[in-house]
Amino acid sequence: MAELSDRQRSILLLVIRDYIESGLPVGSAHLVENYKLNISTATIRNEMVALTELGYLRQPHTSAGRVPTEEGYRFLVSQTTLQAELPEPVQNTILHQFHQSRPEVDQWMTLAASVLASHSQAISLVTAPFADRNRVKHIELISTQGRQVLMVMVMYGGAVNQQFLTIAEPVSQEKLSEVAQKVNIHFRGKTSEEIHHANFHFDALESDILHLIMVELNRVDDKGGGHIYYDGLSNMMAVKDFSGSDDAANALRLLDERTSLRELIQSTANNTGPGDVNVVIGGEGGWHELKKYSMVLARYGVPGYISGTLGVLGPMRMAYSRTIPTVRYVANILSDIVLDNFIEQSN
Amino acid sequence: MAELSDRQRSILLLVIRDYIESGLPVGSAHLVENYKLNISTATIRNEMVALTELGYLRQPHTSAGRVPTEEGYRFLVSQTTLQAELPEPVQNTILHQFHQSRPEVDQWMTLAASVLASHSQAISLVTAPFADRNRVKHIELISTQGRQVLMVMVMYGGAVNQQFLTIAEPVSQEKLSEVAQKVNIHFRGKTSEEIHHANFHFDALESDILHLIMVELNRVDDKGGGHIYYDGLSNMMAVKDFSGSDDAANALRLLDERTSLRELIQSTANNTGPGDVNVVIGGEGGWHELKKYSMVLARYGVPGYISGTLGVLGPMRMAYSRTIPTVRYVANILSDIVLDNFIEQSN
DNA sequence: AAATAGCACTCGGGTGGTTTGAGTGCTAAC
DNA sequence: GTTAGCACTCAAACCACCCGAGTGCTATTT
Repeated sequence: MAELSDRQRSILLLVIRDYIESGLPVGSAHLVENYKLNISTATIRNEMVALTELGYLRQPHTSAGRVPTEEGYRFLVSQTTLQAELPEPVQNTILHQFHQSRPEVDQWMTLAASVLASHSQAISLVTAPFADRNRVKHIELISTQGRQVLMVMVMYGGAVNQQFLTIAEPVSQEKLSEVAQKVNIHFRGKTSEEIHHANFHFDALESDILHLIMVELNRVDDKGGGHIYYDGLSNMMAVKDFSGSDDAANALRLLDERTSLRELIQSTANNTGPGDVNVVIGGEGGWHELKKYSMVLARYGVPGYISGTLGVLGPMRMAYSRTIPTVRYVANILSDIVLDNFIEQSN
Repeated sequence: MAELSDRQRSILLLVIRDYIESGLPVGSAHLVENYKLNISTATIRNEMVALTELGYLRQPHTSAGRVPTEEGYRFLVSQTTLQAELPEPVQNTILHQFHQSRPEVDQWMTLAASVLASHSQAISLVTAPFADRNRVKHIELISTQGRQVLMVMVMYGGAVNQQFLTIAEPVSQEKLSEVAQKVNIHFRGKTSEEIHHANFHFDALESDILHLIMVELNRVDDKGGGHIYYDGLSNMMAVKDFSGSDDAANALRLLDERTSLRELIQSTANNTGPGDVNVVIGGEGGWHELKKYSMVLARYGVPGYISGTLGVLGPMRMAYSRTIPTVRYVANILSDIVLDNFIEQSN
């Protein structure tokens, strides 16, 4: 790919920024008068021809202004916005909101989604933190009523799973505590794998419960990620060229099918280093439904222990310069939260 | 309101049903040929004039067919669909899906939302079951790490709350169990009110924890309802006259603001007897955003103990005859589930 | 009296042609 | 290399027209 002259570079950036703001194709005249350039429209036109040939710009039709291509957006992102920081006042506002929220996963996720949505004017997505490798720390069995037993599993890494088990015969709380005690001694710090290979002697009731625990454990292992929180759906409709027709419908359809959404988030987030923000422009990699969308994704938490993904799904013509720093900043906040709340302190 | 002749009644119903299917204004000629009526178009026109004057029908413009008014839809619902049953095969399919799902609140809610959405072609809403009066059944304190303590509160009615508490000093699991033991003895079966008025002697650590428990209890009391699950967002876009412009945006905005959505659901559900289905047509009662929408709502669970709300939000021109039975049926299933899983058996 | 045939009338929506103007690419002059 | 000038393009807006579905009314039939 050929190099860009300084002038080409700045014209390109101007065009893209202007288009992101206005949503209208940008013409040469519009540029000079709006940004007080001291070069003529003709010169700009010449450069635009070059930029078009290089694949950064595109004309919707012959007698219209220029519009960025996917390549153009990528250039913008790579050049300017990836490392930008959120302005301090904004940081403080956001931080303040988190400090005020109740210390609860559900609250944090909801708030994160809401902050992302409002700052990016797009759809935000936040997955609940998820333990990457599951080791049982503590199991508690609580009799609720009849044959229903509540099992609470605390994992290393701080995740908590609660699950009702239905057992064959009603059992007293004392007996349950006894079983829990025994199970805890044997399984503390083990993964489901290791538990599976172990062979202890249990009586009928115990192995009954044990079986249920195993099923539950396995389930935890493959439910690759918690709830997905989202917010800002209505932002989608505010975008001119989206409000109608199938593009908005595509996005909503994606949200309806949690599984493929999860897959999408997961696969892109996996390519993202910790602290990095990954920008996927125009559904790269076969996500046909997202042709006209971009995603800004980041991971938070402690990779290998407990982590989650968050990000924003919006029109390709998105305010990257605001969105990217916001995503990064919120990711950092959530990372801190995970660190403070779920990770074993070094005693 | 004047009475309708038999013929007027059946013409009205035909018009409304036809409009619901086609979305197009219904003309007199269209009716006769489509439904093989042996009366002439002129007669129908005469009756239509009457129905229009009575407020059941409306003309989008002079030379167009008729379209139902809100009043018309209400008539349809009141006349035919309220007591209808879902066809058996459909019932079985749905039931089967529930039987196959994992016995987990999250799964049930998700499935219910999905079933409702797909059968009604609209947006479905399901709130997690919620205990109407909260009495502590069992409290468990589990040390996770450092100053973080996991509290698990099992309520009468089966709801479970887990919450991390941060305490002043690290404490051993034994000590925690001791405290939990003591707390359990005193508070079993009590509401937060009753606990508040009690006065026992506690040491520093205990009252520290106690305070946190109280805060948590109060929070549970006023968080009027659990998570709201929804599904079928993309259905909204499939409706012709909605896909564009502000109507769809309004609905999405409502979904973004969980609080007002919750309020809306709550207030309408409160007017609904158990086993009943409440149909709100055209945002009655000041819900301006819902002018063009209808909601079909029902409650499930055991009123006074543990219950939730579920329903469908869709265009006023909605397939009520399919939606209403579906909502009722799913509500019944969820009621059974609540009964089976959360309600104290009569031993 | 109720139902119907007949008919004039209305008006939204589709069709096709014209105009407008923003924006271009090119060429020639600076 | 830059710019002024200019012919050219083409989507969108505008307009006039027509078409036909559907109406309400009236006169006629049952």
